[in-house]
Formats: sequence, C-alpha cells, structure tokens
Amino acid sequence: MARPKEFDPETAVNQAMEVFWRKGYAATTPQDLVDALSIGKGSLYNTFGSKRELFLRALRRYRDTQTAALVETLEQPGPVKERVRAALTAIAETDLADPDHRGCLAMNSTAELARTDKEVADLSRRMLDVTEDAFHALIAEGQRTGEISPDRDPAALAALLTNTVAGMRIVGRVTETPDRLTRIIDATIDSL
Amino acid sequence: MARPKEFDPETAVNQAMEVFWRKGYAATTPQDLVDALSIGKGSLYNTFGSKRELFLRALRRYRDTQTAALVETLEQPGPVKERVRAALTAIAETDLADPDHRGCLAMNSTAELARTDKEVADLSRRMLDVTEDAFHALIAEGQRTGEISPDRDPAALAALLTNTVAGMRIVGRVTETPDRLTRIIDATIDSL
DNA sequence: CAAATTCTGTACCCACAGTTAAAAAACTAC
DNA sequence: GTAGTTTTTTAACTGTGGGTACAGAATTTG
Repeated sequence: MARPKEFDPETAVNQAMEVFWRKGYAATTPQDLVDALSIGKGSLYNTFGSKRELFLRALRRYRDTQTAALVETLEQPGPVKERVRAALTAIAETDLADPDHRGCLAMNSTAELARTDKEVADLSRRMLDVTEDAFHALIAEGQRTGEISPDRDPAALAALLTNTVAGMRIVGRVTETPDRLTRIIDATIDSL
Repeated sequence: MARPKEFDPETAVNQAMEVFWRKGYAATTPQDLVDALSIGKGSLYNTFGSKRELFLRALRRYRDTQTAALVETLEQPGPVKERVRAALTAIAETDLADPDHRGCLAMNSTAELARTDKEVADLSRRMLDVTEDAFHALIAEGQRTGEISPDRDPAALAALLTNTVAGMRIVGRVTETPDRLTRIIDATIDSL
C-alpha cells in the first residue's frame, strides 16, 4: 500500500513508558521522546497524535504488565499468607532496586494528573479495583483453608492490602534502606 | 529603612501553597502565582527568588500545619484505638470533602519530584518519620494500657499505620464514595 | 528636604514546548 | 513505470515558561 514504518510502535510505547515513568508527564518534552524512541518528530506525531495520547498508551501498557505480574505472583501455589508476603516483598524489592526510585507509574500519574485528567483517574481507579479483587479472592481462599480467621471482613482486608501496596509505592520513593518497608510488610502479614 | 511591602509574604506563601497543591509543581506557572497572590512579577521574584524557592517555602508550611494537626488529633484524650480511628477518619473526610481531590501536597510532590529534588525527598522522608514516631508513641501507650497486645512490634505497627495514611492520601485522589476508605479504616483498626 | 533604600509595575528577553507543514522518499498495485 | 499512499526529514511557527531590567513610587534616616 504505502511506505512501511521503520520502527515498531509497540516498542516505542514501551520506551515512552520508561521516559514518562522517570520524568513524569509534564516534565517530559517531545524532544525527550524523540531522543528515547530514536525517531523524528514527524513520525512521533504522525503515529501517536499527541503527547497525551502517547502517554495514555504508555500508561495502559504499564497497567497491563503490572496487574499481570501481581496476579501471577498471587496465583502461585503455597500458603495464602506467604503469597501475600511474596507479592509485597516483590514490590519492595523492585522499588528499592531501582536506582531511579521511580515508584509506580500509575500512582505517580494519579498524583500529578488525576484532578485534571479523568481518563487517568479512571484508569487508576480500575487498577485499584482489579488489585482489590485479586486480594479479595485470595483472602476468601485463606478463610476457606482456615489460614485466615472467618471473622474478618474479606472485603475490608482486601481494601487494606491494596491500600498498603499503594502506600508502599509512594513511601518507597523516599526510602533507601529496606527496614521501613520490611516493617510494613511484617506488620501487614501479622495483621491478617 | 525603605519602602515597605504592600503584601504579607506569609499570606502569600499560603496562597502559593494552594496553587501548587491544586496544580502540582511543573504545571504551576509564574503567571498562576502572580494571579493567585495578587502581586506583580517583580514583587514575586524580588521576595521569593524563584519558583522553586517559593515552592519549598509552601511545602514546608504545609508540613508544619499538617503534622501539627495530626499530632493534635492523636493527643486527644480517649482510648488509643479511637484516637487512631479519629485521625484516619479525619484524613478520609478531608480528602473526600475536597471537591478538587488534591490529596496530600507532600505525597503529590514526592511522586512528582522526589527523584530529581533531594530537598523534597528529604522533607517527605522526615514527615513520614515524624508521623511514624507519633504513631509509635501512641501504640506504646496502648500496650501500656492493655488496649493493644504487647506481642505486636510497636515499630512495625507504627510503620503500618504511617503507610496506611500515605496510601489513603493517594487512593483518596481517585475515590469519590467513602466506602473504600471506610473499609480501609475498619480493617486497619481491626488489625491493631 | 535630600539621600538612601527597598518595593512595584511594565516591559522585555531567550529558550523551548508542543505541534504543524512541506517536501522528499519508500513502498504496493496496476 | 507511474499512480497512489504513507512515512520520514527538515524546517518552520506560535505561545508561553521562567526570569531580568529598569523606571518610578514609597518609605526611613539625617
């Protein structure tokens, strides 16, 4: 039909995701993007339309990979509490291992844009919902197996765990040593 | 000595705080600030030096008022758990009552700037430390009075509560109905 | 009052953010 | 090979971000 693209848009979205993740939305310039994606400005706007559209594609990509990773960890075999601990530990380790301390792109974007950008707010809210549902199912399983007291409200516990994850991702941004996050995880597991 | 200022810099810092709180750092322009403070650009830069310096003053002001409010709530008389609940409830209600859903200026600033601005990161970290210390003291009191099991690690519980607050302030940004936050609070108090 | 000092307002400045336009290049179908 | 389509490249262009310079206004000290 016509001249084919010389770059892969899907790869480009991943690269853009890294840039937005590191710098935030407002602080990322089109120049940053063309540099990171190694394409011309023309191609950038021809393919993605605008900075915001590219950002939203990057953010959706982030959501997909992150939720998949969390769900996979939670579906691992083993005791329920250990699986929760594994998920929280994975998050803590990821955040601490990242020299840039970028935290979570979705939480960062929420802090920066949720007030003005409904689409961002919706995406974040849904991500929290999905996370909460995954924890809810796990808690219910734990109550069936007797690992978790049937007296606790599974919905409330799921909300608590989700909120703990959200908190850790922002607290992790200013934490360099693992002890604070370790204490959070210990107390959380202890509270189940 | 010389011509006196026609505006009160302390008031101006408060007004600037509101603007940064609503729009974030990068999205706030000098024009936004002169409009909100009702002063000229000359006065703005003559008094505060730069956008960043004014922002830091606003952020410190925020920290002072917020930590004072939290400590005051926690020092109220009554059972320890009720005091924790009161503090968490106050946060939830504040966040939900705010039509702008601005959340917490410190957490927002952390998400936006912690990677690049060491001063912001330090301030946030210290704020978390102070909060954690306040909770720690309260937990210890609860263990003395028998309200809280002496088997729990007070430092870990304090870290958990602090993290819960941090999480709520970001989750509150995309939450319109109170139920999610209510569940978080219920499960948290239940976990003590 | 004059001098010294600091504040205010306006005008101005440069760099760059975000985007678009135009022209040339690469491809497919016929 | 050429027509038609889409991509790349390069060059622009407008608006504004963040800040400075300067002239005049208001004050205190002598």
